[in-house]
Amino acid sequence: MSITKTYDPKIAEEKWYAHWLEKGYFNSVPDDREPFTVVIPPPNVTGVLHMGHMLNNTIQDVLIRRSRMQGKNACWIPGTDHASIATEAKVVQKLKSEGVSKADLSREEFLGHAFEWKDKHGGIILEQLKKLGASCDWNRTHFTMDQSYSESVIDVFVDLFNKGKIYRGVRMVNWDPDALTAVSDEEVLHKEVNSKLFFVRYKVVGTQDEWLNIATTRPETIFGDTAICVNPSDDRYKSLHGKSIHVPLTDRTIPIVTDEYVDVEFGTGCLKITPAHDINDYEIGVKHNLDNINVFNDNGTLNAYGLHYEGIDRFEVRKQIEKELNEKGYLIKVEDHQNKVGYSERTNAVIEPKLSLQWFVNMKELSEPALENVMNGKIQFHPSKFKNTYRHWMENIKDWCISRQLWWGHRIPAFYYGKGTNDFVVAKTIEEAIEVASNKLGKSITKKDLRQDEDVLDTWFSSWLWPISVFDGLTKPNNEEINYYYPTNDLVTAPEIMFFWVARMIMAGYEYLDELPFRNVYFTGIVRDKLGRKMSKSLGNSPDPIELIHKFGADGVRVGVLISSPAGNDLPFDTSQCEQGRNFSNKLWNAYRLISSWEVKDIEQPASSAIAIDWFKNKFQKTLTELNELYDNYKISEALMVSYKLVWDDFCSWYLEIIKPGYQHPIDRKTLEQSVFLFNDVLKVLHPFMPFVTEELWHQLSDQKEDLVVSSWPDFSGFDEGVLSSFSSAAEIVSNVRNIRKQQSIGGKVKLELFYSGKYMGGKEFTSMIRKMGNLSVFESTAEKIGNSNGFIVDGIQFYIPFGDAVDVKAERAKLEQELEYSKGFLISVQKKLGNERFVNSAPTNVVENEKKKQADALLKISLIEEKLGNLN
RNA sequence: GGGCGAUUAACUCAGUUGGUUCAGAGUGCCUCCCUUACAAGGAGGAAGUCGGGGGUUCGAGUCCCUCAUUGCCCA
Repeated sequence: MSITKTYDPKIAEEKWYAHWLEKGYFNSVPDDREPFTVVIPPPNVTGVLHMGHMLNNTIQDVLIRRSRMQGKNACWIPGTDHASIATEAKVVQKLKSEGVSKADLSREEFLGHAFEWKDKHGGIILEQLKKLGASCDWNRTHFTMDQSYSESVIDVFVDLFNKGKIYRGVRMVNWDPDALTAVSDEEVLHKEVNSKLFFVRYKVVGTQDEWLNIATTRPETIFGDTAICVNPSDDRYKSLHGKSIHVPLTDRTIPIVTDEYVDVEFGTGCLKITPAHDINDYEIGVKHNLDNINVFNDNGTLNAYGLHYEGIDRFEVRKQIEKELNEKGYLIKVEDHQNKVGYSERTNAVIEPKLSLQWFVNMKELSEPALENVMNGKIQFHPSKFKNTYRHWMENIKDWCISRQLWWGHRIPAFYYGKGTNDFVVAKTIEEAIEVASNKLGKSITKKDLRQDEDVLDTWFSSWLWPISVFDGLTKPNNEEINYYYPTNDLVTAPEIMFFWVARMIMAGYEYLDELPFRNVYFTGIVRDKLGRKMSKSLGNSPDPIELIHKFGADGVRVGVLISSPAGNDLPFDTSQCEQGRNFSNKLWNAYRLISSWEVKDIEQPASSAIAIDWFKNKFQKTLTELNELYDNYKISEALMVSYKLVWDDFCSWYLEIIKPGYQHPIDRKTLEQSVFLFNDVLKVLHPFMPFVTEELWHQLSDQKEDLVVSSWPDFSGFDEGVLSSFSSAAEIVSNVRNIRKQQSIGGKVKLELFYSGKYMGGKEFTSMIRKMGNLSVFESTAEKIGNSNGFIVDGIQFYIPFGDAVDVKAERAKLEQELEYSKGFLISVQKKLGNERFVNSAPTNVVENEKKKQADALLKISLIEEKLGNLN
């Protein structure tokens, strides 16, 4: 045999991917077919493929390929995200390694380096996706900083500003004192740490010796205290309402205010309020109109407000101030305390909350249609449990801080002409800004009078437009493409970006196109290692997907990541799953190898082959309905498993074994032709999961004018449940025979005789199949009592394999007695149920009928076993 | 602290409205077999009081309460 014994993915993968591209199968243009659109969650432009991408993109490809085969105009838009923070960090790091500091560069110089970096590393990930088999329309590759995309981002900013939905305000940001920049919430890691809770006493103004005890984890911020807050209902402090208090170590006095926010149980029930250094304090400060005193320099040392601690680092101050407070009689006690502290993901510095002027989007109105249309099911979440989380977030939505103190990204189109907080205009270009500002000021100004905002926009402020802007839906409203492809169909993404991205795309969709951006959202899980840890680069526990593809083939890896990954559940990944996938590819390959090895002759078709074909046709149709249903419900892993069993168990273990001619015997033409036909259908349903091996076999198996990738998904034509159940009875008979062989240690080559009493309804086709699969010399009915034999019961018919003296009568008797006992126990339980009047009266009739049938079956079985026992010598 | 989930075989998971597709699948494990597609294989097998405890019901893996363990999101 010239065909290799195992499937070699390498050649097929390269060949077919190139072929598909050359034929342009993945390219889509609007036509009169129904569109099926998916936009890729754009990976970071400088990213490399990790296991999360593998899972995510395999699912998208499965959905896209199936839709394409269903005759839809499938369009999968690829692209990348500029990922401002991540990319800028990488560029800064790279420059640093070359001895260049970002601070020494101008904005233009830095951006030059950034684009250079992007051109070099950008899009590697897209090339890697091709290895996976992703059938994206590569002509439509987008980047969030492309010219027209950027325009739409700026347009949206200007538009929302003009609608009053974007405003500028003070807010607490996460300040990284090492990197000297604000970082986003996503870049702050909260860790549980052991710290200390300091109990400090503050003297009440106007009293000789009245003190208030306050618990704090940050005594160094005492210099920024601008109030003491107690719960208004706290009886301990009611007498102090409206009074003032001295701040220790300073000559300042501050008011005592009341707020429900204070937890009576925590610490002493008195909270010192430092509005400049804690987000909650800040909010209380706003409410009670308190001053903000910032006591820190940007590098985390204290400033002049820190008095004699000026210039000393915050943590050092904490140590020293503990000593001073103690010496001066302010410190009452110190307790150990566990709390959560935010650390910078990049520098590991403790994050300092800092007040600054930022840009915000008012989310209230935007969120309303977005919430409504998920809750009412117009946009479906899979699995639906995520609706709850979504609702909770949307109902408590906060304004969105969209400015970032970075250079890489879309620069905020705000232009300042003065120092006042309102001395600015928002405009798409500087030219427009000049005009708007001139009008506003009532005098003509020039370019050099304007200074553009230094900050860029949050990355999500561009990616929330992704499903719209990849079709230029904003820059060219109502163009043919946006009208055709939008709303898109399915979005496949991770639950952790449900708020950052999914929710905001929905908002943008309703705000700008008055329409949902996608109909279904499939949430994948997190890929974890065997120990349950999230796979990450820093842990080094993530296998390189490209190496996996080399080792197991793209199809094998695709199967490996899908096989145990229900929607919304984490995927505990192990390379052994890819091995299973590779073995599956190989199984398919060998099925083909077997069929192709047969010599064809115009001989009569065996009855067993005829029934096998009839059965498999029905079996396939039944499986097809299951598959379609599973797809409709986005149960992709289960669909794969169903396909896997169809191939392995039904097609290979049963079908091919039944039709397989004897060694060096030819096969009849009819059976071979039918087999090729059936195999092709199998390849079709398997193609979305395993595109390469199926395309290869599709062409190897028979001459095909059309490629599998663009062939049509099998039609549903119905199936006959009767044929399926007759077959499973026959298969059960065969299994029983095999089992007896096993128990008796009789090899498969030894022919056995099988008799049965009563009437076997299978007909000659099944008889022929059973004879072949059981390797029987005799399979017939007998009226004679068979004495020493091994037996079994299928469908109420007693089967015997006579062995005469060879039978271990004792063992057979024991086996039968055990069965008898079980059946009797079963009968009793059924009869008990039927004897219960309340059951018979309240249960639906079909349930009662069923119990009656169970009773009859059990009685029959018992009589058969008893008869058999009587016949044993 | 607030919210949302999860707990079914050694592992990973199915289990629609309570009752035959109810105790399932794949992997792993055990036994036998290198049989003429595939040992990356074949045939067979064992394995779970459905997290604990209560309750509703003729009937609970499924509904309710409670406890335990655990995950995620937000603060």
